[in-house]
Amino acid sequence: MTVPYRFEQTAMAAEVAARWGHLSAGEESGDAVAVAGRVMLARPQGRLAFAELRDSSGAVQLFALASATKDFDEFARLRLGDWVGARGEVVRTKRGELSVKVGEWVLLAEARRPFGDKWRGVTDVETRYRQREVDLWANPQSRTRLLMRSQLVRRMRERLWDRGFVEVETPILHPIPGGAHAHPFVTRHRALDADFYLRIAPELYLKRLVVGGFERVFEIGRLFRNEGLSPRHNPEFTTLELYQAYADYEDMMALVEELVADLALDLCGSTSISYQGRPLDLAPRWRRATMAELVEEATGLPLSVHTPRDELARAAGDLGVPVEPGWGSGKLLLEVYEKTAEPSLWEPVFVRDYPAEVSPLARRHRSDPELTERFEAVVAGRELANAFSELTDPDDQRTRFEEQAAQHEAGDEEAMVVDAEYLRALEHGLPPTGGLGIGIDRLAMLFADATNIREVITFPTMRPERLHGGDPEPAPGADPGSSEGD
RNA sequence: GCGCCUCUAGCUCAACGGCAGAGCAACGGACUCUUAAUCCGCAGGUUCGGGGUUCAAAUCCCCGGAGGCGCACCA
Repeated sequence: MTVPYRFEQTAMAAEVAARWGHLSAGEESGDAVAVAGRVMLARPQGRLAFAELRDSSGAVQLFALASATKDFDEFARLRLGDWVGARGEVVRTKRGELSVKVGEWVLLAEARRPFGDKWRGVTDVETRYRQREVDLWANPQSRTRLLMRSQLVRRMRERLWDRGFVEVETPILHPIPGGAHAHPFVTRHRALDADFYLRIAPELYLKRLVVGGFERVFEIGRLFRNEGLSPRHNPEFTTLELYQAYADYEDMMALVEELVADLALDLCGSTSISYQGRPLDLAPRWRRATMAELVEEATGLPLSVHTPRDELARAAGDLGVPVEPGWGSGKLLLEVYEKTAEPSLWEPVFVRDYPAEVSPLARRHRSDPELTERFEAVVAGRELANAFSELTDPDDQRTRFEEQAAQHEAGDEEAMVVDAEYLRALEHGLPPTGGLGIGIDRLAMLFADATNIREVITFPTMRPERLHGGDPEPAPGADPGSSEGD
């Protein structure tokens, strides 16, 4: 069966419903349309046949009569999943279903593989993730989530453009992995005979653009971290990073709460949303609290980066937080915070003033050099954003890099190394700058009420499928003698 | 990496030591207004793979595979 190279569609299913919805049962409009889509239900009935045709806008019924429909017998044999284009008059059937009364029609694609249970669909999670094309048809929620994510990114872009930010693209192949504390993927460039790392953060390149005179830049793109998979972690994930010259982390807090609240309005219709059955109010102004304050709230202990290291280590041990010998007070405080305070946070909080020890790219706090002007936005107990007043001083940056490099030498493979290229850029002058990163996947999970990151990633990372000889298993019912290819 | 759970027809699931089943899909047929159409008929299986226990294994045990959840990792 040959299929045409194109089909002239004149109306979407939703348009048919909107324009001819007024027809009463048994009424014929006299208007002809051409619709196209996938057969989701088929009800052949002797000299009559009905089919539900679904396109990206919705569904419309096809109504065929042996006396009026070309190739009626073939039409009555259409299978679930077949793609069809049909031309005919818009009518409402006697039983009240708005329909296209099919005159001519054409098969646009045959579904050789069965489409799953027509009522219960496909629920096997592996099939849903590995064969998303099947999931998207079988489960409307999957389609909705993907659309929601698309809208999220679109509205985010629009709101940033409105604020004067310029969207840029920076390299994904990095000669030195930097900008985050993470294991990179390594790859090899043959002609250059050099290793490259898939980026773990775009941060350093973006700040170089600020040095270059782009006072407000952002990038929405994929990051790659060579880590374990979990319901909240995918090896490749999407972030927004933005930099704003002349701004500090207080400005970034205002930006985050306004942006997230606006997006909630756009996507959920309200800043009061519900996540996993619990109400969550995203309206500004969000609570601001220092890490030390939250630790004291959670533990009752007045701990800070100035607590003597031994005392902090003992307190951590008492709280059941594992301690490693190389950790200073800053790392210890962070660990205690993450284990005791963070999980119990629900309403949005800006957790501010992170220890300098664990924030090598953030500027020291204006009132305490052991701290930085850094915050994380925690919503529903999860990190949603990370931001700081950027470290602009090349000398301090070199010092921080060297501290990181020492940790790297000491065995922390995720610690940074000295990035001379970046230091050279800073020496050309980076003005005071506020920087911000937001995990798009996490944000999408929040708005989609999803607990698994794979629900908001179209094709999540999976262990490679082993399909023999590179071919999938044969389609059930396919004639083994006539399969294409070899 | 560790722990728990899961894997049965194309899909969704039952059978839980005693003949592998149902609904839907498919296939053949009936039906001129269906709505998960209905009715009749037919077919569909390496019960994830391998090994073991047993008169008898989808079921119990061991090894392996795939997946889920949790933990660890993830500033």
